Amino acid sequence: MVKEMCYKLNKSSMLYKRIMAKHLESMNITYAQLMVLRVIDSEPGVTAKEILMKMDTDKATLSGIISRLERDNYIYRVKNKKDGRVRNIFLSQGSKDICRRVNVLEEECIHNLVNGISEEDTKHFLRVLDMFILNQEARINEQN
Amino acid sequence: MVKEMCYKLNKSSMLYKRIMAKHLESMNITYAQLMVLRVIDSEPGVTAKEILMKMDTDKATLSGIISRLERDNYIYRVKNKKDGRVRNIFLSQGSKDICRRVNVLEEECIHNLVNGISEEDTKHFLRVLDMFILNQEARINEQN
DNA sequence: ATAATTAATTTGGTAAACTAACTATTTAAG
DNA sequence: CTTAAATAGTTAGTTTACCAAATTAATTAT
Repeated sequence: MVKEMCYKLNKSSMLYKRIMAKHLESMNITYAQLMVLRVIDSEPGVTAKEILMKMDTDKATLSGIISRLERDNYIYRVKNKKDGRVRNIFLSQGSKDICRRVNVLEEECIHNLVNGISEEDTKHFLRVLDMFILNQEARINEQN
Repeated sequence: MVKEMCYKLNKSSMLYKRIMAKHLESMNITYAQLMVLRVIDSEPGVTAKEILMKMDTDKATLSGIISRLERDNYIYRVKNKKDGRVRNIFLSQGSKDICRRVNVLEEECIHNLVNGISEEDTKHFLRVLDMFILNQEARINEQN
């Protein structure tokens, strides 16, 4: 039964990415790019390192996402004067607006996804999921 | 709160793939490859089309996975005599054993992941997750 | 002042997810 | 029978995930 749970977690995650990808299509950004844009939006001037700590991914992946965002003019980077290794990242004109539009869009999309699921159920679900994630993280840490 | 749920579903899914990847490392196969091997193990001679229907992915992705499995001699394909477009897929010697070993491995791995989560909780969790997935699938179907 | 370390980030390589276009067969219709 | 439509599967191109190694800049030790 737990195996089934893992399988379905994967499935649901994949479906969510597909749904969001469809929505984001019109704005010409991907789900991963959106996640990064959101972090920059909430903290203008963040560094890649800081974004990395907030997102569960690896630095090579993030580096690629950031450079594509820069290539397509969604963000720009400024070399840090104090530490030449660091680059501070900012949203370009228009990107803030994209974030806001996507937020609205995601809210209403999500609204449909919890049809038939009570607030109580959601809370319980989140509690279990949190515990599961903690166990997963413990497992990963002991593996390294 | 629902947004948080989606975010955590993604996170958990990613962590699970990472954990399994670590385990599978020694057998030189990936998680996606394992999923396909399992289907072939349970139904020797299946076609790519049939595997596709059992797995939530697309044919291009599956085609790649299958050809890498064939390249590395985990499987072999036989052209179907009745229908020249179709190729029947079989496990090579040794692949059955890999499937069996991985099953044991996954069982014990999973065992650790449900620490502190009761059977009752798991059941409830699965009920909610099933409902969520149904809503997601409905959404995807109406999008197309 | 030069060498070794550490930190931030990029690059290269492989696998996978996805879209769109394409090949080869088979089936259906005129 | 022959052309059109459908089916099974592959190929090309883009993005992402991940690992390992390289690069660049700053810091510390000698």
